[in-house]
Amino acid sequence: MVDVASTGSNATPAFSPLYQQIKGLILGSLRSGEWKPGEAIPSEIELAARFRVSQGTVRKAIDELAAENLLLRRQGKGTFVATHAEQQVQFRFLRLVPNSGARGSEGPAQRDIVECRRTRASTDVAKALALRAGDTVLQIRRVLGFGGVPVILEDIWLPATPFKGLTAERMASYKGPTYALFETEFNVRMVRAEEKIRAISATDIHAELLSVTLGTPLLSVERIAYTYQSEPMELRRGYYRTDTHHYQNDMN
Amino acid sequence: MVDVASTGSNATPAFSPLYQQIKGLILGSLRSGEWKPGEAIPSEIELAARFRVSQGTVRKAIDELAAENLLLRRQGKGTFVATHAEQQVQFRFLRLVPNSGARGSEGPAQRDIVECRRTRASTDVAKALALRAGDTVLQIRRVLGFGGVPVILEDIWLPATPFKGLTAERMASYKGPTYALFETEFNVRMVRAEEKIRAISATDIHAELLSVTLGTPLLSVERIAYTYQSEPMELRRGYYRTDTHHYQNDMN
DNA sequence: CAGTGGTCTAGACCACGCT
DNA sequence: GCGTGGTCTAGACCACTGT
Repeated sequence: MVDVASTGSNATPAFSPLYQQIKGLILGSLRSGEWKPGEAIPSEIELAARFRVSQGTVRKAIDELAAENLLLRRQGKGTFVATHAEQQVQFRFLRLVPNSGARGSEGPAQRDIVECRRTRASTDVAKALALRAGDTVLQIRRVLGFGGVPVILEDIWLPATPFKGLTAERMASYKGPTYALFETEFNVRMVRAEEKIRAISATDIHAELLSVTLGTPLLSVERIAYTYQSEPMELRRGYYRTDTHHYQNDMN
Repeated sequence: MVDVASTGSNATPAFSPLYQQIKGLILGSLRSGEWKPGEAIPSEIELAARFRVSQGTVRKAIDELAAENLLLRRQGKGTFVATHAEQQVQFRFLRLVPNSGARGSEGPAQRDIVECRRTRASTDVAKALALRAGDTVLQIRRVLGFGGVPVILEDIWLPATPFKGLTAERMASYKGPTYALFETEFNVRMVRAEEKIRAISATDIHAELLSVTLGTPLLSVERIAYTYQSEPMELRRGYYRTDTHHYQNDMN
C-alpha cells in the first residue's frame, strides 16, 4: 500500500486509516462485480499480498464490511459476498412477523402480482429514487398472503434502466426473495433500507385487495432501499394488516 | 488471565475466547455499579494489567461492548460508561420523528403525567416483566407533546421493587430523558429494547388525551426494555399520532 | 493434512485532548 | 508533554472445514 490521504489544497487534514482505504478497495470490487453475491472473495492472506498490507489490516477492513452485512465470514471456509438468497438473512428487511410463531413458521408467502407496468415518475417518486420527474419507472403492485390470507399490499417503483426486461411473469415465476432476483438477474444488490411508518385507514383499494372493511387501520410502510454507495434503487409503499401480524423492531 | 473454559462433565467443548471472558468481567463491573453511567472506566493498559492479558485482548472486549452501546470510546480521553443523559444518544429508543425537520428540531417534548399509581400486575404485564401475576407494579400514564400538540400517549409499567420511591412529582420535575432518571435515581440502565408495532383505531381515551377524533388510526407501539443480562425492566405501551410525525426505522 | 478464518501477543508509532 | 484511544505490523498458535 502506498500513499495515505493528502488531497492537496486547504481542506481538513482528512486522515484516513489504511484499513479504511482497503475497505474502499474491497467495496469497489464488490460494486464492479469482480466478486458476485454468494461467491467467496480471496483469502485474507491473498488480499494482504495484493494490497501490500498486513493480514491484520485487511482483517479489520473485512470486519467492518461483515458488520455492515456486505460480507459473511465462515471460519474454515472463507469470506463470502452476502446475498439475499440465504436462508439466514431471508427477512432482513421484512419486519412483519406473525403474532404467534417465529418468522418463517407460516411457510413461504403467496405472491400475487396485481399489476406491472412502465410509467413515468411522479415528483415524489422521482425525488425518492433520485431521478427527474417524468423519467421512466417500473411500477409493480402485488399482494402477499400467509395461509391463504392477504396480509401485505405493496407498490414498488424501480428505475427502468437498471431493471430493463423485468416483467410480471419473471417476478411471478422466480422462487425466493425479490431482492435475490434483483441480484441474479440485474446485478443490483440492496444493502441498506430506510422505512417510515404511519397508521392509516384502509381506502376502497386497500379494502378490496386485503379483504378488510373500509376504514380498518393499516400500517403504512414506505421503504427506500439502497445499493452500494447509498444510491436509492427502489421505492416501496407497503400496507400491512396488523390483526394477525405485527411489525417487530429490536433495538440494541 | 488463567483458566480457559473447562466446566467439567460432558457438555459441548464450549470454547470461549479470552476476550469474551474479559468482556464478561467488564460487564460484571458495569452491572455491579463499580463504574457508573457517564464515568470513565480504567484505561486499556490498566485493564490489561488487572486481567493479566495483552492490551489487544481488552481492546477487542471493549470494541464489542462499544458496538453494543454499553461503552463509549473517546479518543484521547478514555472509555466511558454509556448513559441516556447524553445528547447524541438522546433518542436511541424513540423512533418517532417529525415529518419535516430533524429529530430534536422541535425542541424538548412537553411531558404531562396523567396518572401514576401502584397497582397489581395483570397476567400480560406480569409475563412481559417476568413477574408473577398480582405482583406490585408502578403504572404511569403520560402524554408527550411537541409545539403544544399532543402526539404520544404512553402507559408505562415498572416493577415496584427496583423503582421504590418513584412518584409523579419526581418524574415531572426531572429534566432530561426518563431513562436518564432511571439511571441516576434507581441505578437501572436500559440497554436493549424490543418493539411490536400495530395500527389501531383511536378509542375514546385516545381521542380525549391526544385530541383526535374517535377512530383516527394510531400507531400502537409496545416496548419491552431490558437492562444488562436481558432482564425485562419496563413495559411501555405507546400510542402515536402519525399525522405530523412518523416512525423511522433505518436498516443497515 | 492443508487452508481458512479466529485468537493472542508485543511492540512501534500516530492522532487526539488536555494541561 | 503526557496519557488516552487508534493504527499497523509480524509472528505464533488455535479452531473449523474440507480432502
